[in-house]
Amino acid sequence: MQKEHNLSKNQKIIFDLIDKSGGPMKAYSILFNVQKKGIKAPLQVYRALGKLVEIGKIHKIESRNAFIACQNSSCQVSKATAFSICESCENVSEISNSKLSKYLSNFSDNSGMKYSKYNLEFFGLCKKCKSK
Amino acid sequence: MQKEHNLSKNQKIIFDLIDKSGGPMKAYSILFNVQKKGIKAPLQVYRALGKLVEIGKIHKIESRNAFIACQNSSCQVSKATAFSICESCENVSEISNSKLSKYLSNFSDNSGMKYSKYNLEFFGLCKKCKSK
DNA sequence: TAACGTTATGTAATAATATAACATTTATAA
DNA sequence: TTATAAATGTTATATTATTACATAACGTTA
Repeated sequence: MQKEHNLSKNQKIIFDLIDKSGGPMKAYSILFNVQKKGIKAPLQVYRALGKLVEIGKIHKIESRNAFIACQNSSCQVSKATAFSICESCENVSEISNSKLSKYLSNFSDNSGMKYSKYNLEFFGLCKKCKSK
Repeated sequence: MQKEHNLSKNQKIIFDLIDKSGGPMKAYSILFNVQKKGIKAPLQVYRALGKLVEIGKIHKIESRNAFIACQNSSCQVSKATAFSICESCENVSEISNSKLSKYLSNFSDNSGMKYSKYNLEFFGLCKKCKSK
């Protein structure tokens, strides 16, 4: 269960935008979209993004430098994320598969390393793009 | 088994540098290091990096914007990569665990998506940093 | 409520990462 | 040898992200 966080003004504006978009958004596209709301500088966007990522309301899609609203209410606050990315239309969705997350959360090898977090990105073609 | 590729001059210079470094290197750090060899512009570096990634000689660590030599001779040419990253010392190593790669390569869900590639990054503390 | 510490905001400048566009050269193979 | 693809060189520019510093709002607790 996610802890309730009281988002600040900028955090709320930016979260709502990303959430409503339904897909990944890039920082400067966000900036462009919130300028009418008084958010004028990149840093204002990046600060809000940083906080939203920290509390698990959004995730960063590392391979795309983009941010997407968390679609998984039971997600362990960004400690365990998996995404599927269509390399043709760039559609992204969060994978919530308990077997997968259990498998990866429990993964360990003989490196002596203690894993506390992972991010997995799958690439391929989505249903639509496959049939083109 | 990896196909043999004849690296071009720039590709060889840049691969050798990354390989010898033993860890991840960032593009502009690479640029700085190869300037004495006549590679003067970012694009020359990025082009070589692009090709080296394409043929699987190096991998990009997406969360770090860095590039590391492939440490896994049997790796499926960058189609299936997994790394462990120490969040304290930033040491990165490639995970080659056949159970893991088999599990992920065969992963599928009911999204209708055909996955042809994945990248997994684990984060945590390495042995050394844990004991500090 | 006053004082304090923490979190968030505003603003300007700049750093770090990556690509576009175009001209030329080298390697490969038909 | 010719033509085709791959690689190179160069300049400029686009995109992504942070540093530094000043101020304001919020939450706690004395």
